[in-house]
Amino acid sequence: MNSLKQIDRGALSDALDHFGQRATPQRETVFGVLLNQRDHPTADEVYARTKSQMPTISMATVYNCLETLVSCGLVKQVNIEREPTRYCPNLSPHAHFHCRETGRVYDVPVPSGVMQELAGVLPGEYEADSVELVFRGHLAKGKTK
Amino acid sequence: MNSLKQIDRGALSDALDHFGQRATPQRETVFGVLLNQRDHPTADEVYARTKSQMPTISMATVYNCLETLVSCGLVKQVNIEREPTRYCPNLSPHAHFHCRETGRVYDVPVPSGVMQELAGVLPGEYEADSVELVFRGHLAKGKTK
DNA sequence: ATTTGATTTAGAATAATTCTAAACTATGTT
DNA sequence: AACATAGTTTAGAATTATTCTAAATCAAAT
Repeated sequence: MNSLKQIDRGALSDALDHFGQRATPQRETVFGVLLNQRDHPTADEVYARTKSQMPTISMATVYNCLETLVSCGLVKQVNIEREPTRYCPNLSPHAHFHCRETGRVYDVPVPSGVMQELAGVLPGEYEADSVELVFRGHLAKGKTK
Repeated sequence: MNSLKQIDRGALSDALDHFGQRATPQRETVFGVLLNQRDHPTADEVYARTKSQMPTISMATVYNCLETLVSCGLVKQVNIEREPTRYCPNLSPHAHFHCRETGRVYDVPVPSGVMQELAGVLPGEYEADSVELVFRGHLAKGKTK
């Protein structure tokens, strides 16, 4: 039971190729870690999880791999306030919800109509290529999910 | 021509009072700096500008003052990616536009209807008390404004 | 096999921010 | 007015996420 399914490994390899980058074991493992547990881990957390599969990997390599994956468009960085950067392999358009109580970050799907309406609030001279939407608050009841 | 107008100083004093904080010369000057040039300065920039009016102020005090103003709700922090935190005294609901070319940040007014619609995309169990909306891109033409 | 260039690695360096503890200031009480 | 108390400012040290550096390792192409 390898964590990185064939289809993902192929997609990874293709995407890396397309940017002239090699598909190394470290990159595959880091990418697998992100796909396996989609809780927006920090680099530290990715390091710990990757290390359990590949004990010799270094923190610098984790940063390098994450940076490579981001530059190839396979992973997005999520920055919330001054907290350490988190990493998210969800490429569909979505917002984030940050729970003040637990610190956890959740993906929130956003209908494309809403995204378009958002683009509409920008005055003509502003040409945006990305929109970032973050909610902050708490989860009702004991719904820690 | 003092940079902090009477009405602002009153508002500052009242807001600080309300949170059990004193209106000190340092806090007034820092707040005045923010009101005077609304270009989302970093703490470093606030420090430089404040120093020109009050040469003895320290960086630590600038951070302290900014933190106090934020905690009283007079100023908002604006975090864009991993860049240094910027400070914004615009309290009306607005988004930010970050120009990749110049690094500048602009306020973009957002109609309250749009804000409400945004709240609507959240599933029931999420209770948000703040929404953050950041566009990234560039300004058309030579419109540096 | 050998060269070349990319990747990984450990550890040092960086930079924004926070912390610490001492000095200073303001306020309220007698 | 003098004093005690609490809040504020200050310089510099500490922290921490991240980037940089340079050497070692690896992979691909000749």
